[in-house]
Amino acid sequence: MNFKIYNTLSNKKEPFVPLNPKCIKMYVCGPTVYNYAHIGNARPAVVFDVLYRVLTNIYPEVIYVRNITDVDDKINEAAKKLNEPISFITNKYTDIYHQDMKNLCVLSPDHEPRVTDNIKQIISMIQKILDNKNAYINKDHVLFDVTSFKEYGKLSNRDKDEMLSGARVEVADYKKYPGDFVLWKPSSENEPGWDSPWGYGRPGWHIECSSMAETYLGEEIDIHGGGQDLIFPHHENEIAQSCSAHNNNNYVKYWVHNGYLNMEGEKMSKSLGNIVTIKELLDKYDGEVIRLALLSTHYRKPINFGESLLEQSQNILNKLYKNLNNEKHNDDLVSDDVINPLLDDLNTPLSISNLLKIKCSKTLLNSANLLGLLNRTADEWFSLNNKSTMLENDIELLIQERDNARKSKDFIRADEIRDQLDKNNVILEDVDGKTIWRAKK
RNA sequence: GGCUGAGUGGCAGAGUGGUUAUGCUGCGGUCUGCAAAACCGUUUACGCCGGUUCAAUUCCGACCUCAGCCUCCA
Repeated sequence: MNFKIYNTLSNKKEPFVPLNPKCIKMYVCGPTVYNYAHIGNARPAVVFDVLYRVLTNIYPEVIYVRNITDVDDKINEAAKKLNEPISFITNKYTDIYHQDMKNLCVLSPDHEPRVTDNIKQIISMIQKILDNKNAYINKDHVLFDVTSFKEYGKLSNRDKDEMLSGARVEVADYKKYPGDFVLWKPSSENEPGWDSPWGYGRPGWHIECSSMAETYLGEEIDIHGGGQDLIFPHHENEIAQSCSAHNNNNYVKYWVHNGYLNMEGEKMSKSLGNIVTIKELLDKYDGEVIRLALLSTHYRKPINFGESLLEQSQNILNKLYKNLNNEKHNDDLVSDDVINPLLDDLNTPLSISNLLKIKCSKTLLNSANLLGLLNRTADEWFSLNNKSTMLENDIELLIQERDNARKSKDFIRADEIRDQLDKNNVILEDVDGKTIWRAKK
């Protein structure tokens, strides 16, 4: 198999050569659990789920780690606002996130570590960075010394000095160099905190990923993924931390980043009031529809999310589920036209369009599963969903009445019944002298 | 200002140095009591300007426009 993936480190599409072909190691930055996840958070989850499925298809073993960030100042704020313990907030939104992921047909990662379960390891990593003279202590903070790390900026193509000229944030007075970032910071009594060699406190933002990747995957990993906005500073800082702690410059071989999601052409933001949560969308659309919509644009391109994209995705899924009723051959393979585009830097749009060309239902099912689609039977898909208020029995009775009307050429009455059912989201089809119905999707 | 991308037909979205993407929508047709579904047909595509070439949407160069990042946002 010849798998190619775009590497942010080189800004090029590269052939994927694993560190160890027997076991692929992949880490993806997971959610900070302080609120409902929005549709933008769903994109990396779905994209890297496809990557996981593709890798699993090629290699005998893939270890996929996606963390839960449950230590963060945003969580503290949310807890304060609601007057609830922090663990209440983090548990609640972790559960909701899991539910969302399940609905989007995202497979569970092999490990889903939480920061609060990894404080010991984080502390020992910070200690190593200090021992290696890549960090310093000042005013109860442990700070990473950016000037001590020569390769700083290699992922985001930034020059240490030029970066500062554009800086628009006030520099904290405990920093030696403005680009230095926090590894450990002090906590007040009502903030979450742990005892450490540097006093009671909590980890900074970037260290948890470095630490958990090391704990669950080892010092060197094949793939590290996340949203494009994480390239700087988060991933740049991860590199600095891990390489400093390990005395080894080979932390991650392939950095993979997905593009942004816009809502109807506009950036999602609180000020525009156009943030849409996964949960809200799931009330209106099936999870598979949302999943297909997210995969209908190449993962590195910005995606323009909205009603029309979802409608289009709905139509495509209807078509695919319909094709699931085509004749079955003994062909039990995954279509080359579906897998090959995926092997070429996850070209999901091309892969999906080729899905529509598959004639054999068995091949279609196998191929679609690679994308995490067609997880149900056609009957389940087209069966009445809770959008309709009608009972199956009533529908059957009306159909019978319509058939009688048609036989006696009372087409006015027949059409009335059709309209009535249509208003209740039921579509009638007269096929081979029989009348079948299905829910409007 | 620096860095990274992107500009394709009504819309979404692939791809390619010369021959159909695909889907949705619109229009026309076959079918139907009417529909639906299915099938068939169909409408001006490749930001602008140069260059290379027998040939460029595709390669090269400049330009224009847009987006993201430049310290806690996926």
